[in-house]
Amino acid sequence: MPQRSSKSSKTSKVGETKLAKAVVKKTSSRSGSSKKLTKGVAVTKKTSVVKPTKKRSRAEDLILLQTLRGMRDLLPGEQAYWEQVRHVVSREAREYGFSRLDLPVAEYANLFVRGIGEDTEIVRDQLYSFDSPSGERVVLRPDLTLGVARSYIQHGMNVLSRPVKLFSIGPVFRHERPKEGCYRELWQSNFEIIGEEDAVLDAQVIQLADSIVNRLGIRHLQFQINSVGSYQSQKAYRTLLGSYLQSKRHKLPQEFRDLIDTNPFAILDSSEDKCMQVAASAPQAIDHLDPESRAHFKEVLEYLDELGISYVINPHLVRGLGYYTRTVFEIWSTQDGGSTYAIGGGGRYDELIGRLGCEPTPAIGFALGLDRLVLEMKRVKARVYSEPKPRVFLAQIGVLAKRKSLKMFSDLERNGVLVAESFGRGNLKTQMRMAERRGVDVTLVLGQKEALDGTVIVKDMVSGSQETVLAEKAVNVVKKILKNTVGVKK
RNA sequence: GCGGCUAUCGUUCAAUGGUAGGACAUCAGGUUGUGGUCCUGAGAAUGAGGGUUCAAUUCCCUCUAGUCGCCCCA
Repeated sequence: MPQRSSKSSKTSKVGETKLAKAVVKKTSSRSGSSKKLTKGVAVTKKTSVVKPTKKRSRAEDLILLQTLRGMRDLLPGEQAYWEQVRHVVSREAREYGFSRLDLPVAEYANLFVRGIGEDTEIVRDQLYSFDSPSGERVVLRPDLTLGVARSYIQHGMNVLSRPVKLFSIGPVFRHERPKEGCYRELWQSNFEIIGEEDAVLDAQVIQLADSIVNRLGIRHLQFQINSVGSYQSQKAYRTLLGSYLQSKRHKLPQEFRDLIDTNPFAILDSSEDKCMQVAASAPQAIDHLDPESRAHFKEVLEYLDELGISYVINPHLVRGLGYYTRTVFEIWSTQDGGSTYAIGGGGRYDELIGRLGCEPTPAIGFALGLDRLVLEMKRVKARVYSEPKPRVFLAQIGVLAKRKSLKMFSDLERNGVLVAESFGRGNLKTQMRMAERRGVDVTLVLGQKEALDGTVIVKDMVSGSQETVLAEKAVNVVKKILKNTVGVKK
């Protein structure tokens, strides 16, 4: 351990991936002699801190300059898409009357275990959980809805006028097998309407989802919708389904037989041939709804028809999160050429807040997967918001000039003029080259002579002409040139 | 979690059982303080560990990562 930390501090100034390789190589080349020692250290560390799951290779011990599996950096080159998504999502949320709520990424484990349900795949296999130093069982949230519900209860939002509309953006964590569009840290934007059970809100929420994806330029989508009924009727249906599946047990593939007890809905949802055959004649949730849910669902569909939003009713649609009652829906990409996945989903959870220990409060919400929205935008080559580019370059020569450049830079910036620079370089030719490459309209040259005179050279890059002006007038001169070139350049 | 395919400079594309090469990008130059193109030069890679071999980047195994399918979802 001390070895490693001294190494990383020594090299931390160099940066980037070369470093990672250098460290790895260096260590491995000398590891022959210190093999036993290193191993010993690793073993004690393993047993005391980390769960002794799989044996880790020595190479694995050395991987520290790499993101965790399924997690990734959102690099500068990709940010235009993310800006766009965040911008559209936030604006739409505001227009639909949602207030922003930001939540911690970690919560008590029990919130999710009780809220989502112990039987669900998410809780059983996909939770990032750990004990805090003070011994609390903590999880990284796999979902935003439960945090919102918790916050709603904790801060007594039930006294607010109803419905309470809350909107959040942030990462959630699920331990799944990564692939395109499937990450272990994924970003969601989440919308919840709490305190109202009117079917019009179910429709409004779907309308909002539709509006967001449309504004992002994403097409080729399909809304799938279903109703799972009240908690009570779900239990009854589940029993019914369970006994049906038991009777067809021998027709199911081996790996699905265990699911009959744990998650029978997954069998209905499966696209495996034999499962589909069995599912085809299975009792359908929609035929076993309680009368109120049935009426509610009918109403939701009527609203959607009125809105002109097309949808398909998918009787096998059941969501992985156990808190849903009545309406559930998902938005699927139907774009060709790539994996198919849902880019959003949600539903009604009228009984969750009551089950968490508050007065019964109906609610509906949904989440959009931001990573997948970005992916879709790339697929359809959607237009993205691009940052305004600097149209002025500030070049500087000499120590005194460099000192004055910082001041000049901030004068321009404060007057709303975006400026590019390369203060680290002193060579004028190089700086002019950079100015050219950046495509600026004006270059300011501040050299030793100008610094002494309190002037600066203002060069019009389009015409090539330049003039020397007093430093304090530079901002105005620059602005004037920019104004004149604005119509010329495309 | 299960199965298939893949892994070479920052990116991309070559090559090889015996010195790994190009392009783009980066950096430095092309005489004193002025521009895209051009010229010169530099740095930079066989994912990790093990095996077969005189010799492995190349063949084999394991791991890791990526990708595709299943499962599930966002």
